[in-house]
Amino acid sequence: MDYYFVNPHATPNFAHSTHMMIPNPSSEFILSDYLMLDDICIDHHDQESRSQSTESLEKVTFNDVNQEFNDATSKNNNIKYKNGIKRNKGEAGQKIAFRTRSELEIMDDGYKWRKYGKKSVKNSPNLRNYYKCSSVGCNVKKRVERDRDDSSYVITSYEGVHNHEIPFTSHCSQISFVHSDAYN
DNA sequence: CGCATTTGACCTGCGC
DNA sequence: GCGCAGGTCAAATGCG
Repeated sequence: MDYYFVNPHATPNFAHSTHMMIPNPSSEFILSDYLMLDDICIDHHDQESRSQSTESLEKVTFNDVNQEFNDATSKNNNIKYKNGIKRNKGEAGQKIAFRTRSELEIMDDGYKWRKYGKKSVKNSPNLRNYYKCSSVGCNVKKRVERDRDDSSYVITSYEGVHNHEIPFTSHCSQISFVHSDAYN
């Protein structure tokens, strides 16, 4: 089993931003890499920064988190039409979902998002928020909702890959993803 | 005034 | 065919 770690030493703002970081297409990490994993561990080794923040990263049981996402989105991975407009949900392609412990639902991942919907979800007391990347021509979407079982966790799901650079690179550019085979 | 958010309506797929 | 659930749209609203 491969595990991916986020390097907590890359930035002092790690606890706030890094776990929301989604690799760019230019990155050596491709989102589909995540999807091929049975399990993902995004580990947080920086106890100091953890103590300075209300947020922390927890091991992500990818099957659990992503199953719901896939269930909800698989039916959308085909071409839809509305008012004569082609709506190809599948072209975004790559998807990733993970869970973080956070008091904040909106966390800075370096990209600029525009909220376009909010829905209550069956079997969950929490609302699901829908965001689109506000960059022109970028069709990446993000869903954010609190864990139905533990509202202290936030489940974030991304669909698609950004076709542009991160607008705010002050700290995100310093983030590094470290691939470890130590847990194989 | 411009932009982001809110929110009800609408659309689509699925199960019965 | 109908109802339900999830996702999206777009007009209304709020805010800086």
